[in-house]
Amino acid sequence: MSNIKIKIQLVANDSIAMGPGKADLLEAIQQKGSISAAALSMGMSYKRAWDLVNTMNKSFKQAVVATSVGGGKGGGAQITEFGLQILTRYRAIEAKANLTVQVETKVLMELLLDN
Amino acid sequence: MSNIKIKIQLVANDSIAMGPGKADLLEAIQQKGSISAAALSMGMSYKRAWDLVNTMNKSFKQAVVATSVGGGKGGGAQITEFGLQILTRYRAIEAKANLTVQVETKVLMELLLDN
DNA sequence: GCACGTTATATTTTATAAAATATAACGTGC
DNA sequence: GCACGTTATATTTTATAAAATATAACGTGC
Repeated sequence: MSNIKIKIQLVANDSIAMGPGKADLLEAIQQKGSISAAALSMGMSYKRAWDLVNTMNKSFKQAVVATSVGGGKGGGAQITEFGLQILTRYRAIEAKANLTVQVETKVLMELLLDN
Repeated sequence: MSNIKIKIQLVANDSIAMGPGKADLLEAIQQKGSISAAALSMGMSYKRAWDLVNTMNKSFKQAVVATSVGGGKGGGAQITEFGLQILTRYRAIEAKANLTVQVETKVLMELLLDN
């Protein structure tokens, strides 16, 4: 099998508080320094990226991304200390869960065609 | 927090081979004895349920649901021995992963507003 | 041989998500 | 004070997913 993996979504009140998409976006923002550059690098529209950031900023107790408008470089965005904690914790959960059920998952995926 | 949980999806080749939706459907079919009754009980259209069953039957090495057309009761569907294995294995993966990261997930979810 | 409830399938309609487009406001550097 | 690249936001268009509707075929029981 070429590409098997587990997707772990943390759900609160029927909406996904954190998942691989938001985590990847946070990492891209961290790396690129702006929402627009992050969106571009992920092949995502700026609006969608901004909406995701906005949702996260509103749903957590503190902002996960800090933005600035104007200035020499037009503005930008960076992950906050708090956001980095969220990201780190999520990645840890992801990795731990993945490792724990790695064997069982492989066995199950073996029952798929092709691969 | 009212309702926090983890959603675990098993992904192969960028499509979800098994997840909570399909697992719930398999259980409903097992309980109801037909795709249509299962769909109805889940508030899902028959077509969608049938498509999901069809996708599973085609993607796994053996059928997970056996269907029959006609007869005294018009026909029906039941989960196969193979399908029950898939379901059982998935539920086990789900439970094990959940248990493993239970504490970490709770800590992370604590950082959400409201709850 | 007709009625029944179901599977299997196609087609059309509706709802939802995402992309595309547009624009104002911002603040620093020149 | 103008240019720049960005955030923030609204609106329109497009794509995608799901529901709704329709229909044929099936096989047993009556």
